[in-house]
Amino acid sequence: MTSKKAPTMKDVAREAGVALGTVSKVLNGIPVSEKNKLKVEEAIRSLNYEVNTYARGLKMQKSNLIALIIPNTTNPFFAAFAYYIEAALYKKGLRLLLCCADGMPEKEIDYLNLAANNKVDGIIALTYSDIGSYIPEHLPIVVFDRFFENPSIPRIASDNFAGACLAIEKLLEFGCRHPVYIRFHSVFPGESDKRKEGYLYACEKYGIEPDYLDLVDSNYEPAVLKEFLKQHKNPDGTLNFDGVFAHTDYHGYMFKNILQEEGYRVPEDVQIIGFDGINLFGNREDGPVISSICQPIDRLAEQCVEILTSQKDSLPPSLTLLPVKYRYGGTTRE
Amino acid sequence: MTSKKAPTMKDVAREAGVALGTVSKVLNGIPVSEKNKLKVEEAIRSLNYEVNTYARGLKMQKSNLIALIIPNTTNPFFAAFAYYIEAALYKKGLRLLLCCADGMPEKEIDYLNLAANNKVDGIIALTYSDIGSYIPEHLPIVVFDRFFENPSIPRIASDNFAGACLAIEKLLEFGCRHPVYIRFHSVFPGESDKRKEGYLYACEKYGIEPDYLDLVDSNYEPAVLKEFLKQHKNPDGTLNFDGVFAHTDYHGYMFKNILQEEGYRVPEDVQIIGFDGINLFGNREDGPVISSICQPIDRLAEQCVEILTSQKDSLPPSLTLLPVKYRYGGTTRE
DNA sequence: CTGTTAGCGCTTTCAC
DNA sequence: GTGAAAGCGCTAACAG
Repeated sequence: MTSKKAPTMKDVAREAGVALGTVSKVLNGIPVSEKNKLKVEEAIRSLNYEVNTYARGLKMQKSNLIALIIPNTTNPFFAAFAYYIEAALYKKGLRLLLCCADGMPEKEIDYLNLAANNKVDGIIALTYSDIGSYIPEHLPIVVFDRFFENPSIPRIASDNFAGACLAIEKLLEFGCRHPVYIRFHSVFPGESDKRKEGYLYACEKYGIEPDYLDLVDSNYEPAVLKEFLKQHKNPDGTLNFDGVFAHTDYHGYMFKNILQEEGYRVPEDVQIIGFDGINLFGNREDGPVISSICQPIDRLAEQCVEILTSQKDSLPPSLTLLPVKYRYGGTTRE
Repeated sequence: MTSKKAPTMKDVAREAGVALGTVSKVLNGIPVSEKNKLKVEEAIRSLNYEVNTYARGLKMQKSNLIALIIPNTTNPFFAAFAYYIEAALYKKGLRLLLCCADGMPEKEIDYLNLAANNKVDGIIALTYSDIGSYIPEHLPIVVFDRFFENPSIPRIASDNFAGACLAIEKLLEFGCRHPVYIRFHSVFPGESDKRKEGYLYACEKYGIEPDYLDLVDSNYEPAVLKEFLKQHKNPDGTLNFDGVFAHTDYHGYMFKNILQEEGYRVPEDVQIIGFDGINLFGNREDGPVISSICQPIDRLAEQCVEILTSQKDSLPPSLTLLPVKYRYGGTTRE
């Protein structure tokens, strides 16, 4: 499992003719006479020595490992989040332990325990199960979106409220009169609930009669959307709405397909704005899936890492909201 | 950075009123009197004790960590691969260290060094840079697709040759007469090169004149595809091909959009079969992006883990090819 | 500055 | 069976 006889610091010390501590000092950048430093460096090279991470970890009680708990990497949003988290951690010399917990709270708890026992130095969680009470105290952690009982857990999210308002404003600007809102969500409260609040607020502000679909944990989403469509048809076959603000790009895209199947044109008959900013094939160059309110995933990730690593020094903000942007993606008139 | 005072084995021993070694034996399933075993288990529970990975790693020279090196997680194929790798590792009690190396050989080498430093127990690599010579010897490793100089490195891939033949056979079966092949690829040799070989073989077998686009590392893929299209137009505006076997779903989808922009109908005028089996939003329920030869990503991942973990006991096969399947995805007549 | 030394938490002899 | 004790390779505190 490991090369048979990796050289140790002792070997290096012997080879260089100095003491163990001297080698350690060279390795850790602690001042040492130039002569010895050269000897040690030479010995390190000739023996092809590398520090043993376990020994160092045991001594230092730190692993430079951060656990990221997300449902999966197949969903493009989570995938992008993981990607940027890895990049941000790497920049700080930290490594990423990936945990995909897709509806398996046991697995999340497992990883939480890992953290509690000095195997990882911190946790970044984007999770939709009820693990609040398992979060170890006094452990660096930062949570994306989700709201747990313990209010001292720092949270990061996009400015969902402002994003929802922006979506409605854009729809109105592009000529919509009756934007509806559609949403399928989990039972767990999070910052993204503010998208609905933002929609309602914007409706009131602009004198629109709110009309929305808001279901929890539905398994028949396309069927539900078709039913919604049916109930919003006028006798002449036209629709009594002309804009859709979808809680996610995923559902916006799904609705777009259903609308088109039923013969409605997007964006001519119905304009759609989603939320997230998903790209085709996860590739910015290939453009967005639909018009959308884009979350700044790269900055969210960097901010997570920033807040996580700053926890040793100072108390982090309990909530950080990052601004979102509208981006055209073919489902709006523009 | 770490909880102040995680309980140690010593604490457990004291709590249970037994010796240190006894606790260790219980933990490692070494026979111990039933009475002591119960006492120890009780103490472990009450203290919420967990073994310290670093101490164990130092002693055992293993970490239960496997590094996965992939370009990124944003590409749906890599994302799915990472997802299934994590699942397969987790089943075996192994953890996943994620490295996204997107065109950064230094980063890959960095992770390779980690491995040499006993920080991870093995490596799974899906990489497109030239790191062959940095791969530490005597370290468990398995490589997806790529072919390195060192032939003893076990490789895993889909049966690309058979998949290519299958693609052509399907196109012919669905009425194509002139299937072309399009491909953009990196300079690094890998098993997926067999897709081209399979195409050529099938052409010969079925008496088709081969016609393909095969470019290395192009940055203007859509432009190149448009040019290809232009050169394959008959004077009357029809195309002199009626089927496309695309090296990846990504390029198949790109070509589909270009064809449609130019007024050709898919699949009526041109049928397209890609390779990979990418799903919309990474979600099997939402169906495929285009008709495709699907790689069995879940099984590939499991096989990687299997081969990696079996390396201690026996020499693994140097190449493992898994079978692929055709799946309808809207771009073929069926 | 340098060398010596005491552990970090665990596994594993080794006597009992 | 059990407990005591010797390290695994490293860092940091200490005396020189």
